[in-house]
Amino acid sequence: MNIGEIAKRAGVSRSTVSYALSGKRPVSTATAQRINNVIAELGYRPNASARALAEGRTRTLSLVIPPASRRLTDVQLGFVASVVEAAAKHDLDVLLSPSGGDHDRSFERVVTGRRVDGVILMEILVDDPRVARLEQEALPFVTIGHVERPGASSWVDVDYAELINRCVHHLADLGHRNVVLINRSDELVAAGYGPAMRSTTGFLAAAEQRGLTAHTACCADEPAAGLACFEDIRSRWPDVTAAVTINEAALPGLQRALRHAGLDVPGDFSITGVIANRLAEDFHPPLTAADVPAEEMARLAVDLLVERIADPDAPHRNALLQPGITLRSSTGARHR
Amino acid sequence: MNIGEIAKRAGVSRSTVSYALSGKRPVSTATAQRINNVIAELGYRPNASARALAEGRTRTLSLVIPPASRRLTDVQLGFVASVVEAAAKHDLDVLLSPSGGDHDRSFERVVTGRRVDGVILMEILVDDPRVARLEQEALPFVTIGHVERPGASSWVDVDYAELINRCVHHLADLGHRNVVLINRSDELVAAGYGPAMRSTTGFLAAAEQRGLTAHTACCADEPAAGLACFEDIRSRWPDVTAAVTINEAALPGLQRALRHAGLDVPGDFSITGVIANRLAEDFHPPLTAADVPAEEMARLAVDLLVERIADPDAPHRNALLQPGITLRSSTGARHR
DNA sequence: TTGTATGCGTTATCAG
DNA sequence: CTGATAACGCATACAA
Repeated sequence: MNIGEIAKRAGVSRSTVSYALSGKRPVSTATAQRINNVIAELGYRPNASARALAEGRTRTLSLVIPPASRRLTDVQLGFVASVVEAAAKHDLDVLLSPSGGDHDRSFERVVTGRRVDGVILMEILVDDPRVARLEQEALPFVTIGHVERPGASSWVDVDYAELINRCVHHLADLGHRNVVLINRSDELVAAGYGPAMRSTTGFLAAAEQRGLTAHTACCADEPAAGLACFEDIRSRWPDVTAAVTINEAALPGLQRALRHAGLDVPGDFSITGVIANRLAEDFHPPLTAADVPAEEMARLAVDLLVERIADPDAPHRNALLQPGITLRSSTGARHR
Repeated sequence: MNIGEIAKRAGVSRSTVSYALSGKRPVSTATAQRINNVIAELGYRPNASARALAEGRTRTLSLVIPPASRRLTDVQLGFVASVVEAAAKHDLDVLLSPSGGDHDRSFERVVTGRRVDGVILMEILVDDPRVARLEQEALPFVTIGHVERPGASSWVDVDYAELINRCVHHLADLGHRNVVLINRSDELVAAGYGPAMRSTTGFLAAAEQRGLTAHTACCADEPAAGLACFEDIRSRWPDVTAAVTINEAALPGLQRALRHAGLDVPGDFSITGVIANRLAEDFHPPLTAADVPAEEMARLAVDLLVERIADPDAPHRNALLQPGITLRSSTGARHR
């Protein structure tokens, strides 16, 4: 079932069918009618590969995700779902490419094989080799998160430095004098993962500004690590009365550790940070936090990418989002 | 940068390059060497669209997911990550197609446009129209979850009826006489969502077998609904002492409701069901539950699909998994 | 308003 | 062992 078959049955040439479909050339209403009837009857759809080959574009995007082995966090999964939805609005399909582990085969396949028109990169490092790879290949791309080099790419990100900074100020206003940052894992920090680096920057800057005693701790992306991390914090720095975090995956463990320690939140201990909306609300008590606007970021990323595909030489654009901090119930005045 | 360019630089014909790449025809080591050098130097990769057109296959699978608007549950997300990983092992890419809402455009694009070699369908209804669509299109597919009609497709599923049945027996053994099933949403039940239907079947059968008083409640996939649902249960059936559930998304709300009611688990109230491993362990206390083996199911699904693509006329195969119930701390003897 | 002819980059058939 | 060359199905420049 191809375009020739349709043409034959409608008694026209193949090009006429093609033009009737694309609308790039006027077609008399009579023949258009005939063609459409045949198409409807046979349920014809142009072959995507043939169209891609002829047209030079695939109408497909690639979303590069962290390797599946590493559990995706809620925020990351939010991106995946939202990117797919945003792409669908442009009638674009989304190819999922795990990358970051040893096997970047999928990534290479997609990039070198001209399998997609553009790429959305998430969970990037401050100096990510894949960015260089995409530039070299001249494939349009947008990053969720940004590399340090200004103007290096189009991107959308959350202003972690600023948001964490605000969180610290919020705690200082409540009278806290001794705070800790619960960051992502050692490995990510060592690899130069943007949010981890920038959170630290914002945290330390605000603490210094307000004259607070500040500690930082790394914590793997899982509940058990959260529990261990908090117990470690309590034993090393017993005077800490508040924590700021960007580590969602550790939250359940943190919850458990607080319960074990018999600490009331926010009575005895305050918690805040940058956390996906849903997780913040599921915490007990609900977390005062800056909510990562995953849907908005995904929409912006797709829009930027579509723009970039249309005009690859246009200057890069970007968006640094600063969602407000939603006051819930996990922060309160220090009373120790 | 195409195969002709490589051929020219290596001083051979295009077909020789093609065969050197595919190995489908012997090539002298000398020319093979020359070709490989040129390829390595220029970083050449065959154009995926052209190859798909010529070869008649895309080396791509489609994973059909519920519409992004509806939040994906943890189990569903586990499938997505695991399917991508399993597909990568076969050097297959995966295209994500949201479907189920009004806009099945993505699904139709993929199916009719011969965009993929096969489809994995998840979250299917007991009589799912998409199954018929795929059969009509003669596109190989595998479902996660199964339609009622036997032999209708290759599939992999968890034996909800049996597992929920065992959960009830477990509760009965502990002395519980009055139990409730917290199911998925009204809409899903009404639409004929398999796990929801089969859980009910297994639940009622076991309850009857053991002479228990049994109630069932539907609950939307979100924490708030879980809270409301549990409060409703307590007011309507105050004698209930144990719940069985397959609704993961409602768990945080359930947790909160128990706390509000001042109920100790498992002292005052027991909970069990079929729940993703991670969620069961994050509950407080950890849930006695049958863990949905998402990775295994995904791997099986991909393997079945690859088989099916290779031999579309082979009889359907399927796998009905019965993971064991892991005893944790959320079930205990009735003592009221 | 429509038809003809060519190209997109590979694979695979048929000759050598 | 290797080279031409015809598909694959569509889009589009060129003619009419």
